[in-house]
Amino acid sequence: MQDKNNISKTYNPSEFEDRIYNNWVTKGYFHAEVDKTKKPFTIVIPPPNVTGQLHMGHALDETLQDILIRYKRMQGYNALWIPGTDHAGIATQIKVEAELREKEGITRYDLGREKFLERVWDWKKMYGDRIINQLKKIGSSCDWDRERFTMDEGCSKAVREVFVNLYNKGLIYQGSRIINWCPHCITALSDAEVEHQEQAGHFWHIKYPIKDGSGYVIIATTRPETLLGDTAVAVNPEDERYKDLVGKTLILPLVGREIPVIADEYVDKDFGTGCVKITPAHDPNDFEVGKRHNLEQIKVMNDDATINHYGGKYEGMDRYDARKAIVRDLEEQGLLVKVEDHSHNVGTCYRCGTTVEPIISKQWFVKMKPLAKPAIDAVKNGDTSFIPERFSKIYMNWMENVLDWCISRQLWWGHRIPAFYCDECGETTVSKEDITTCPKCGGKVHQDEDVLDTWFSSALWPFSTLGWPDKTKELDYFYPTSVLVTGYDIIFFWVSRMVFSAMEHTGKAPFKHVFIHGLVRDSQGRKMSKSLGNGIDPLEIIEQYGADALRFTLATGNAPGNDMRFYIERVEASRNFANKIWNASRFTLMNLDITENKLPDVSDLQLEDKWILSRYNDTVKAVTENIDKFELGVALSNLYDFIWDTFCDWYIELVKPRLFDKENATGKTAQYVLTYVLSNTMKLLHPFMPFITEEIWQHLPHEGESIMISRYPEYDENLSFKAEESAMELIMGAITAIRNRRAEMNVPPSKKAKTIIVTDKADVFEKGKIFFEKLASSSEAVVQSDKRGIDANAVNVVVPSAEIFLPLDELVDKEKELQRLQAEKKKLEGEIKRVEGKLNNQGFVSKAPQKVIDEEKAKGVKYREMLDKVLANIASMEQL
RNA sequence: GGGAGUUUAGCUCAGCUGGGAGAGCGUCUGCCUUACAAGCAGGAUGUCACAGGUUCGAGCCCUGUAACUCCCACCA
Repeated sequence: MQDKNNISKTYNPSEFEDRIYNNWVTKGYFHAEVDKTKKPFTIVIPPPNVTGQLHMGHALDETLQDILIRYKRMQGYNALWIPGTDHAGIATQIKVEAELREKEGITRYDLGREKFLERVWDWKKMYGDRIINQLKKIGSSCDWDRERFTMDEGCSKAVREVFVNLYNKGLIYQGSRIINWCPHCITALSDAEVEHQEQAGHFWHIKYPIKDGSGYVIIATTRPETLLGDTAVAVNPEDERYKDLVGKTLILPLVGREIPVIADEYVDKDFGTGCVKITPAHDPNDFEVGKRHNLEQIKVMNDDATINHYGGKYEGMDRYDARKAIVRDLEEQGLLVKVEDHSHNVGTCYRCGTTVEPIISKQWFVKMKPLAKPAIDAVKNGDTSFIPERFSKIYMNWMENVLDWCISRQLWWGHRIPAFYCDECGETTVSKEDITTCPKCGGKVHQDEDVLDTWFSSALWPFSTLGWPDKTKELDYFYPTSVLVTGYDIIFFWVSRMVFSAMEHTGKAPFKHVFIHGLVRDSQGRKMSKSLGNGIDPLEIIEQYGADALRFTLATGNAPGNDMRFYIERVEASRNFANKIWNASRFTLMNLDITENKLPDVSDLQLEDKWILSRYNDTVKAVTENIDKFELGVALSNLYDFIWDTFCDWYIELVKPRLFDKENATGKTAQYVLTYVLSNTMKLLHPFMPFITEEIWQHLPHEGESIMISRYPEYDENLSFKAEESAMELIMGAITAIRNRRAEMNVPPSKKAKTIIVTDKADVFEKGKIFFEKLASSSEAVVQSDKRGIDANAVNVVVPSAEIFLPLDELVDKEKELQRLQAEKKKLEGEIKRVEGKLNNQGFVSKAPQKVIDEEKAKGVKYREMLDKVLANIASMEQL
């Protein structure tokens, strides 16, 4: 947009988006200046995607966050991003491992810890760079610092501090428990990392012989291979059928081990056969039963879910091969009673989809009950609120029923657990600093090989990034943070853990608001995923339609927390909106010979100027109120309507005569008003569509360097012109009615007609005469107070406060006209009946608010007045 | 089994504390009107899932029903 007379006719974002972004960066506008006189606004943002590919969900996160940040920055807040986390360490490691295995035929164990971590680190750097470059494309004003993606010194310090503190308080403990084990990732998973899927399986009914030869017990199982680890069979103590069985000994098929029959409340008499095989090392319930009855725990699988030496002849087989072999062998021995189809819930790893194996294992756990209490209170008493509110219920539900959190992972990439075991005396020492000798006996120690769940360190993000545990200026000033923006799919993983961690370690809720958005789905409502191949690349959309169009699409048309479907048609509509803005600006610039941006004297303002300023002012109010309520979509649609309908379709058309007529004394005023309204509207829109607004604002007369560091408009009482607004509405209503009549009669716009306006509000319509000529195809508009000199055959249009006559006699079909008038009459009578029905209702008049009653009365008057005119017209028509 | 959500125009969805049903896309009619055909003007299309209730008044609040979606949950 260098030369204002040579601006391209269509909006072409590729011409300016990169240039503008680079300018923002070089001028340093992203850096929030730490000015303690201003209020801080801190936003915590979700982790960047480990794959290095910006996906649509991430684009949505970025857009919403950037809208809030830009808005607050323009309002003078000291805005700070807290970007990214080191989450996804596991996913990164798994990707690297897969690559090593496939391309180089080696494993992490072949490489050794040091070399392997270097490989992961290279990978993270590469993807870190890529994702940052991609984020620039959507205009994200986050001051990205790649190092913050990583497990930097500060973060490590915070993690150790937290671990040791929790350990010393007894809130972290080590223990053997049944955990979810992913045989593909070869690591433990927390409960939240397991996804449950309904799977079709089988129910195998198997005979376990009684040792004394008195018969069999029939049990049913969905996992026959766990039979190898059985150490008992349980029945319900109340079950009459099996009363005599309790205490007897069974022979475990295929294995030959002698196992007891025990009685335990856990068994449901009415499910299956009423007898349950107990495998304490491979099932959480059985584990509990086993503890109660002091049963041996026999773990029959290796880490990769192959059968171990306890499995005898099945050793080395994969769990599913072993299942087949065992079933076959049971069948051969006549111990398989029957096989039923049975669908059941199976846990799968949320990263790789492998069916998880419940396995007994020694792991580190966080005791959750004491931590959950303050986290529940924080939301209950409103220190942290969810938007929309309903997500607090989901959060509460989880918090109140939370189980202990398994935090150790059998991986190498991550924060290593700061626990040291003495090789001499076996003492476990947890320490903030690395130690080499046992504090108890002075023997050599070795550190725990495992690392922490990445969510453990991510949970500290709001304060660890600000320097905690040190008492830094930043922590003091920016913490607690203002808003966390994230999708509802991450509430359990991250949000809840940040809250309880913050409560425990800082005593404060980490953020004031949690702004939850939905998922972006494809046009058929499916989750976008790589395996379905239905993912839409945001970068391709940006390239084709521009970042502003994508941002508009993502920010509009859906309510907070609801999923949205991504339609390319919606992006096109957004692009069309950008094009509309582009052309309105082009029009403005082409008609500008002023060089400053100021509001003209009120006395110079014409009716339409006051009207647009008043409407603009209302828009400022609506937009700011809605953003403050996190109703970004509503705010944006306020702007859309104002820009397209009000500013472009009406105001620009209304002022054209003044702009084109160089003799017109109010032409300059129109230029000032156009400039003022347009540039301020660009400011209102800037958080949503940063590029196009910057480009336009730079070309309009302005003060300051960049729209992004200009002040956001505020509601101004002096710009409220309610009387002019109503006057313009009368005129506009009349214009619309005339257009409507002409369209009905198929009168081409080229056929002009004299327009006679009969009204008792002559002052209003007198001001609007020129608008009728320009916008309603009048050859000449005449305002008069009675019907003198009007052909009875003229086309008439009845509107509030006026009756309009168009002498288009030759086009009038008397019959049709009468029909139309009758229809009009019927409609008005209907309205009057409705209004009178209300006003005659004693309940309504006595109980409804006065404002509503007055409005109804005013409508009644208006309709009756219009009906009178219609009736008079019918009468005169019939006389012809 | 527990919890949450959804049901409004042909499609995708808004509709914020109850006060005459909206947008975009699509569709139909007429326009190349000197900012924009990625446009302008005008039109059509809804038992607001169903049944009750509260209220002067219900798309909105309450109760129940149905269908769909999602989350959580150790029934072998």
